[in-house]
Amino acid sequence: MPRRKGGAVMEHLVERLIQFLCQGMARAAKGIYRRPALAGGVYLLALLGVLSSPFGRSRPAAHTVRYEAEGEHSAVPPESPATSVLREIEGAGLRLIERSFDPAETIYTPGDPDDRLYFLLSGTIRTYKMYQNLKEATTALLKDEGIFGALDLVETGSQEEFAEALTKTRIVEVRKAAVAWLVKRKPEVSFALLSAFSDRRRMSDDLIASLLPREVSSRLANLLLNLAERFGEEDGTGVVAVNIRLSHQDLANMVASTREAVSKAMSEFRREGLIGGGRTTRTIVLLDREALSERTDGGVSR
Amino acid sequence: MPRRKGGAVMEHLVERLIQFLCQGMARAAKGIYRRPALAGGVYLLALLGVLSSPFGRSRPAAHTVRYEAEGEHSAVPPESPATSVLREIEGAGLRLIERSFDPAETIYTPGDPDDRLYFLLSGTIRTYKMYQNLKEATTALLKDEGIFGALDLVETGSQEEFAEALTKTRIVEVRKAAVAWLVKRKPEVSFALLSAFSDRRRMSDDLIASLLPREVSSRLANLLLNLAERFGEEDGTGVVAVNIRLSHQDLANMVASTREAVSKAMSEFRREGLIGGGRTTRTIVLLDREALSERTDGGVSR
DNA sequence: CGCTGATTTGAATTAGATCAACGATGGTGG
DNA sequence: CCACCATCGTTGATCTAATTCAAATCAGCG
Repeated sequence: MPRRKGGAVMEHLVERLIQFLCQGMARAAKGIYRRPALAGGVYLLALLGVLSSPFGRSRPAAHTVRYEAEGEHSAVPPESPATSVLREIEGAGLRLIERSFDPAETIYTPGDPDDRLYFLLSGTIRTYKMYQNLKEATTALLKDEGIFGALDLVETGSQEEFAEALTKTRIVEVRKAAVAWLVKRKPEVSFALLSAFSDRRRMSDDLIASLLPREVSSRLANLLLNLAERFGEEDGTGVVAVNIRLSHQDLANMVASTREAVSKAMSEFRREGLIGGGRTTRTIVLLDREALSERTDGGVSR
Repeated sequence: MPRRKGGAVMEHLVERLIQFLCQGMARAAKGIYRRPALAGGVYLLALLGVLSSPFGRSRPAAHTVRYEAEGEHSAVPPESPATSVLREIEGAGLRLIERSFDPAETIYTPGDPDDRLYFLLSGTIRTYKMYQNLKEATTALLKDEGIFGALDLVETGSQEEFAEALTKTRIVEVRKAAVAWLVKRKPEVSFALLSAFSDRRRMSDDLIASLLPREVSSRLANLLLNLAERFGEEDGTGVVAVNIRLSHQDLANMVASTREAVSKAMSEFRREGLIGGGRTTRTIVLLDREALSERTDGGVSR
């Protein structure tokens, strides 16, 4: 009821901004932000990012299945629903916009129009929300493929989260109206689309599940297992390496906690031999997934 | 590498804000932002202002809109996407199974086949998951209408949550295969279906947002506002009554906390005059939604 | 009217967020 | 190529708030 689009929102935002700016300046003047100078900023940002993580327990999900046990390279990588949708769209000759982003570039922010769907072609992106004023919570992490944006064919208003590129990224934007038109002409497309949406919903569910446990270590264990499942590469001996560069801050954002808490939990895991990779290593290495999943505290029964 | 978000995001945001800010303020912000030391603080503040507003709070969502401003009862209640889907399905003469449940009866549990979609006709149901020590977390609450079950047209395995009737309930089950067949024949159906799925995904997103704040009172305030919006009945003076019987335990399940904590927070709210309804009353009455939404800590509610 | 379950309240315990402080790292600009 | 500076990883002390544990009151129901 209060939050209308356009003018009203902006007005409200500006109001808040000014309010905060004043507070901020006052505090800065007092030297509160002085010492850690940027630390304060960083902290806030970090907090902001806390939200989402791709968590969730492993679930094969047919189409998302990793093609692990394959004799040869000959095997065709299974196509994700999002990819099928995109292929159909391209096949139909719809007008689509391809764009590239550099690391840390913002793809869209709350308030941007939600009149299109975004498809990830390559690179890694994350979507996140802000909460409690300045903490951020990552709501999704996608790599090389997948669909994002307001997942709906009707425009309900505007984006409600941020989308940011984590690496060099290529994406394709397609207008929802065009997709709707295509769906009308080719019903098959809707299957892929429904599946793509379902995939994302499943991820949301996993995220929810991962946010439930009270202990940070549980949530973190959950997250690590999920990451391993979605982005990991097994070496055959049960050891999985996650080849995404994630700082503790990033992990904290995904687990809705703080950098320090993550550090603590991580070193604990390392002490227990559950994970490897020295502090210097960028990639996270899971040594003992079995034990790790016990640390999830049962996580979510399914 | 990826982690330069701070700067980029902030910059972008600040830029956006500045567009709307009055000249003077804009200049001031820019000036400050130049100074490294303060930049962090200002950035953060800016973000806070920007972010906290766009989300959360009420979201119109076209089809979900409450028909408040209507001259007469004559107005036709807007049809929810789920209802449209069901109507289409009935119209097509698909075989569907209607079932009734008594309060507390279980509709399905994890492990049950997920080969069908469930439509709620009347009554109230909730879906929930279990986590840690057999605690349960309510993931959805539906009343009189809506779709539930594994929201996908392909069977991915089995149900992963519980669904239980809270009141006398009537539901309809439809096989996914049948729906898929229908979609192929009538593309229009897929629109309603996509919308129905989107609606549920939106709810999941809201749930995620509501789980982020650390404080129980924030989450609870969030929840209450959400319930008021979805199930409440306004009396014209700003007072909203939620006509669903929910024990503190139920509320606790929805905010991922404990009965006691909920009790504490509720009596606190009552003391502050934010909510009414003596302890005896079954229905929750929100007296001051304004104040309540301040207690959400900017959390993202809806 | 006496159960049983739900609601409150309070005390003790615990875990995470905060606040601080460094050393290490990495990227950038001079 | 080197130096600087912001960020990252880590650890410890302190503070706050929630979970736990325990107990008393209240409400609904047969």
